[in-house]
Amino acid sequence: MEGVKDFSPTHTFECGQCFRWIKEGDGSYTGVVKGKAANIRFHDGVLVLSNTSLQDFKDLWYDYFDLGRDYSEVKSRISKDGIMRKAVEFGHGIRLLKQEPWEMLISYIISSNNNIPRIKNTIKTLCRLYGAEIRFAGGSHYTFPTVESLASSSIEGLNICGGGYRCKYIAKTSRMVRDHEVCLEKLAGLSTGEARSELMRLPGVGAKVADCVLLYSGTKHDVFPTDVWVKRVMERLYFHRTARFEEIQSFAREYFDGLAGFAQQYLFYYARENKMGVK
DNA sequence: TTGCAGGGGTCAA
DNA sequence: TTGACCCCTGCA
Repeated sequence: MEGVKDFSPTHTFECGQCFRWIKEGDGSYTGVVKGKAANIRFHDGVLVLSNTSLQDFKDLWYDYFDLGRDYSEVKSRISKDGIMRKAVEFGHGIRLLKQEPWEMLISYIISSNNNIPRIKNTIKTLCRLYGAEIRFAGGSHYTFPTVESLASSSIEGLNICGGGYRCKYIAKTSRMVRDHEVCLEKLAGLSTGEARSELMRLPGVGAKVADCVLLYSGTKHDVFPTDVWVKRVMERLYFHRTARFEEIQSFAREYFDGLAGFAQQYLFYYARENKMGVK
């Protein structure tokens, strides 16, 4: 696809919204989405996806990369002050991916009180053990495990993936989703508050994980996932004091007016890459 | 090499 | 509101 603006694979894949895109030696990225493996490279407004038909591009990738959205407008609307202008300029190529809610749910349960290398390893192992193999570009890649495959696996089996105490959350959550106790397909039809409460009924899912699932699946863009990094940077740049989570969330919702999720993503990337969240 | 602190939160008391 | 929690990583 030509004439793509406001896009950088590095910004998009390294800004913290996904764990499974792998950077290749030539700067391109390889990943698996909905059972399709592909390699993506971007140069001078031209987006090249290998291993992809025109039909796949229309049915899958166009939506996945949120290519129908005018990010210039989003960015100008959230650039409300000097801080946000800097953050937006720094991460100018970020696009919020529309990933599968199920994959986001399990991935962000794993992310809690955890570090990034370990999160990535755990997800990778989970996919290798419970996903389906895809041969692509001379290597093995794996789909994200289905609800059924995780729900029917034993705790002992899941423990091998290295998720620690989160494995029991994965087991219980998988079974609840399989049994339609919580229906991920219905989240989009609920209000943001209702969708959040619904997700938080699942074990291992608190406010932060619920917000990540809603935002990174493209279901709701008015949430403001508040982790320690976002909390610290908001305290430092906006509050100039310690602030409570609820305080930060309500400020962000009001201040960014429905686009809080986009603002959070530029801020998080800016803060983390510049080590602004270190204590 | 060995040892230790800490990590993109959640849960239970 | 506070502490425990699996255990992998990174760094003395």
